[in-house]
Amino acid sequence: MSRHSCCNKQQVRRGLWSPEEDEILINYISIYGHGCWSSLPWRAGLQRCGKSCRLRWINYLSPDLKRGKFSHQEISLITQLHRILGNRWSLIAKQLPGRTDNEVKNFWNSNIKKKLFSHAVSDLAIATLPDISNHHSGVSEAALPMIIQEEYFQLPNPISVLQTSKNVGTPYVPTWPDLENEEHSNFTFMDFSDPLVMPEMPNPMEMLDFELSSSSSSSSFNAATYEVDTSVCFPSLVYGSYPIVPTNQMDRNVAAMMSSSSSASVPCGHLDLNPNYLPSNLIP
DNA sequence: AACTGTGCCAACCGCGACGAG
DNA sequence: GCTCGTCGCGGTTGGCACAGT
Repeated sequence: MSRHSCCNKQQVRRGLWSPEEDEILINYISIYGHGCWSSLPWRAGLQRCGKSCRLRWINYLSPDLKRGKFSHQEISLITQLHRILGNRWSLIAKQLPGRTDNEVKNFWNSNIKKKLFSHAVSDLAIATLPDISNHHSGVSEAALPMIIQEEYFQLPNPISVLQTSKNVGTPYVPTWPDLENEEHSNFTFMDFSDPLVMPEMPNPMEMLDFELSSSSSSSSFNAATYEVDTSVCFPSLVYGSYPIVPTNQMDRNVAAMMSSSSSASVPCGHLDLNPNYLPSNLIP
């Protein structure tokens, strides 16, 4: 394997950058710009290859970079974009001002991926979703992405749950095989066939109305249940915008009002209407 | 205190794309 | 159409820091 051509021409330093080298690079670029990267080391007086200079500037020294921890919004966006774009880190990073592809990639590999997998694996053993136990036993970590993609899981549609709850007059918790009963023939499941189309969610005001009119206080219609369950199969949706994305039937103002409400009559389950919300077990 | 395992992240590597000649 | 130089991307590695034993 030969080195990159620009690294063959001269004796170049490798490894971590010293503060002195950083200073030289910063000073040079701030005055002259980077221009042609391959000739920059020679022009600036650095014993590095141009590629190394470029990487150091882009990933660490550029004043446009935002250092520090990823915010919940950023995590949400990364997870959602990764679901759509895969490992195209540069495309994902372009949507995150001040973040680099390397940073996003590192963060994904060391935080999100691990948490999603461990979360998914541990939850599979105790999952209460209708189809899981019928289809899977001894699921390996390596098999999970395939499982996720192949839609083995059937997630109750929250709209269906709300409607059923209204029909029976109390908050309805979908269970299996109860759903096989004819009385639930209209019960529908969430459709994830198109990753670009977010699942339809109930109107938040409708949910609130039912909440307030329900006589039950112990087992309310709890949208948070869906977040937790959904995270098993479609992790990005937990971080993603599906609970809050204003669709045709969801008004942003209503959602914002509900998410910021401190009223005791609004159950904690409605936290999923807050775009900043992450389940505590998934917060890095 | 010494050793080992693990996580994190900066940096490197190989490769493909692209433009100039 | 080809070669060469350059750039940018994604995968991988190396080494540091820290926790656990």
